[in-house]
Amino acid sequence: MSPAATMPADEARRSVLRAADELFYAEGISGVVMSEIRDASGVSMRRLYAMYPSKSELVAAWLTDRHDTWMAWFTSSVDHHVADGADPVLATFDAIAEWVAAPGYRGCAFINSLAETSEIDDFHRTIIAAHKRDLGAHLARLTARHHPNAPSWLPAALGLIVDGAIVQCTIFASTEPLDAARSAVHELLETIAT
Amino acid sequence: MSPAATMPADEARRSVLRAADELFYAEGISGVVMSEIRDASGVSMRRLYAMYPSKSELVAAWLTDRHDTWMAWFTSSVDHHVADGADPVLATFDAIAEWVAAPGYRGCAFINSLAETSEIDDFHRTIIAAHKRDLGAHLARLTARHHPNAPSWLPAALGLIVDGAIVQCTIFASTEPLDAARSAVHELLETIAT
DNA sequence: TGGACAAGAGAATGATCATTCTCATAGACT
DNA sequence: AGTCTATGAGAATGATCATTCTCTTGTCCA
Repeated sequence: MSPAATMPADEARRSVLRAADELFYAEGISGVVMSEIRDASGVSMRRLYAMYPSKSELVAAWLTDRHDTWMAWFTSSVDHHVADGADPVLATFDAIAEWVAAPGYRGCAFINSLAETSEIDDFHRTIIAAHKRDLGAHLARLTARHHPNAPSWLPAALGLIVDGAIVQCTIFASTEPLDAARSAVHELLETIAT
Repeated sequence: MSPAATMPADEARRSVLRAADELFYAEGISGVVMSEIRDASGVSMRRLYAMYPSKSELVAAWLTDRHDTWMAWFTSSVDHHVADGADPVLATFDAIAEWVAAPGYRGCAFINSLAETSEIDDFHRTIIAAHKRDLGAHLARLTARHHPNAPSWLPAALGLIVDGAIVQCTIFASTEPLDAARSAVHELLETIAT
């Protein structure tokens, strides 16, 4: 019993994914070497490679896992702000603001990974596009439900304003761009209501 | 006379910068090895390192050069569209549309480089932020001149909408996001005029 | 208890790279 | 022509890294 000498399979997998997320997000894919994943997760090289036969596949698993985790966090954060009385579409920016202000913020993992051309292939690019598509679909749902008169381009505009704000907050190491984003979207929403 | 055995200094520098731009933009910083720069530029290792004492300094020189080149292209492209009768602010999107549609488009070199955490340092980050600041200043000038009643957040919003569109066009390998961006900005501009 | 298999530790292998060094040549100036 | 300096070519050096391999050891079941 007690501390098993060897970690159970599901715990090992979780530990690797957690280490991958911390490291890949903070340092970029090419900034992380496999032995760091081993050290941070406590899972030996041997087991690591038994689980994910290559760094590339670990990266794919990480992106997939991060998509799930991030979307879950995002939707729940938006819900909280809505419960506090925010407009559901504007609440998007409240959620993003929390994220940007959190320590260790370094932009969108998917946008960042896409830039590491030499580390990714088309499979990764598919996961990345799917992430943005899902986020866009969520925004479209919010828009359709709460602003049914919105023009058809609004969800797409919203998605790109969110990405633009995420990117600019990273570049300027500031949450200010979010204020401009929120103002613009607020204005857009007002216009529709009219 | 005739083909000088050794390339003149200014030509060598231009050749290196041109090679750096093609390669770094297409493959990312970490995807390019110094010997590729040598082969593409025709400048020997020895001279290359005499000019730029490290890859990091070459990257800095590349970013600086690209800023100049890109801004010059961008402002002139906007001017052309304005001459054709476009609203100067909306012309921004016509210019970006040309860029996105051009072969080899791979997003914003500055946003991409920022994601390569392990390849850049604070000096590079400064150049990157300065690029976006300059672009933002240009947009602010356009806005002030042609839409003097615009709210103070408009230039910042414009900047982030441009970045968002650039990023999404990259992710989705499509120019469609630009249409949504243009529609949103058009709407914003209309509202102001009212 | 004995044997077999799964997993740990961590070294070995083979690439890949930034950077430097050596040897040999081309001019430039005397 | 002789010498000095700047290059060119391209190999050598030293790191770094993904991936694999070896030698053990812990565990489980009969």
